[in-house]
Amino acid sequence: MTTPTWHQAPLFTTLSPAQRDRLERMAGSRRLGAGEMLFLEEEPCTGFFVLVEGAIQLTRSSNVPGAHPTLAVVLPVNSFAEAAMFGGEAFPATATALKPSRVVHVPKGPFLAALRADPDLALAMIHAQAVWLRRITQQVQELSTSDSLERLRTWLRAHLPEQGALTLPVTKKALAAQLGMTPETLSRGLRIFQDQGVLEVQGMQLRKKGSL
Amino acid sequence: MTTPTWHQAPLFTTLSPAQRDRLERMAGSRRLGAGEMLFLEEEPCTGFFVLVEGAIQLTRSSNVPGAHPTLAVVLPVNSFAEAAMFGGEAFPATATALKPSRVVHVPKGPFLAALRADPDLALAMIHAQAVWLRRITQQVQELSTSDSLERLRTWLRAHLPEQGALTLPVTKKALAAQLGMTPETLSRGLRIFQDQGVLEVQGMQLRKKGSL
DNA sequence: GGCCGACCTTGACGGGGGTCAAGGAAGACG
DNA sequence: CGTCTTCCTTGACCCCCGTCAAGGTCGGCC
Repeated sequence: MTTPTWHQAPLFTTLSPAQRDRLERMAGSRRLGAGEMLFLEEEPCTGFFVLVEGAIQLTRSSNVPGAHPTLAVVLPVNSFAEAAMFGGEAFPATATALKPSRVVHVPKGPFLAALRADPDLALAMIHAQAVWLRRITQQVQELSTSDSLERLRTWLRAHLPEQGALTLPVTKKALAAQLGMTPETLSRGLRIFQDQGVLEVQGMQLRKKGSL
Repeated sequence: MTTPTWHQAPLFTTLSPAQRDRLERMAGSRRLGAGEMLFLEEEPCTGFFVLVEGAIQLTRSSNVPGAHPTLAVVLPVNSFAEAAMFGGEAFPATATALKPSRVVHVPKGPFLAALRADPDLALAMIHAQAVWLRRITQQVQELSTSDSLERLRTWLRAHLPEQGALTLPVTKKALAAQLGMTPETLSRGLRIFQDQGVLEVQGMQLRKKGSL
């Protein structure tokens, strides 16, 4: 297994080696233990991050005590909180490590300067934001039209390989949160698909057995 | 009442007169009747738009027949579909005029060229996307945690003036869609607030009468 | 090994809100 | 003026899914 480098993040794929070196010099690295928080909602935004290893959950607090809607689960190698640097001074969400993780931190100031100087970087940035916008937009659609079983079906279709098994990158609890449902409802949904004979579940291993 | 110009859109506020002239020359204008569609989901993206007058509803179709989750209602003077130009080739949503409207169309090709040439415009673009991202993110939060009455309360708090009445810019049907509920549920919610004596409703006129 | 804590599963229950249906109310237009 | 359409309101019904509770399983750790 090769160790991935943060350059492979979609945000940077269009950059030249020289541009990457420039970013490399301004970036720092950090390790997180499981459950550790990288940043909190409302905290001043110091820059953005690239996840190299592990898994990060982005959540928002709410007026309902105990409720933490999950915006997304970030997997390697992806950047996150890029948009936070422009929407305002503070992070709009809380980032929690779901497992031991390693992130690269790109500080705000130097990066903004690089953006001004480099149209290609700015375009890459715009593109990355558009991808996020699509993801979140998709989530709004699914939350407001599909029921929980339909959302689960959509997720499975998108993630299950045609043959072979998928090992869940996160716990079912976290997956449930990502899909906007409780662990109980996820469990019931998986059982329904198993009873229909289209899915096989063994712990964290999911295997497709039929059309959908 | 003065006629607004499309330059007043948040996307353009940071631009110099020269930059605005450049955009002016590439843009075209168009009028829409009530119910008319500006563009359809999956249609190739020809550029983005600025709403000068009227109201535009952005919806997504879904696998559930008849269900059209509303992403947002755009009011003057705002731009929309900017992000569509980068996320892919096609529009990610359908735009429908809720009333007679006037829009300015900025074609994709020339605008992308302008972006490359002008770092300030690129930064303004990034900022505009970040604003959208925040709005949609907020919507995910509210859809997944608050119940319908709470979402209505939040909306009222954000839009009702401290004194005087608010005239709804769109029908209650459209407002309900925007809040992720049915017209029936919206109606019941408004009745509850009236019975509590904190709100006065006369047709499209809403008036605050107490602390929320 | 044995204990303890997460995570997962399954059952029972209740409520929020979507759906269906039946009128008002308010223009649009002949 | 009547008619039609669209929007809004209110009532009745019921289903999805969140909540609570009770195990079951699988670790980590002494």
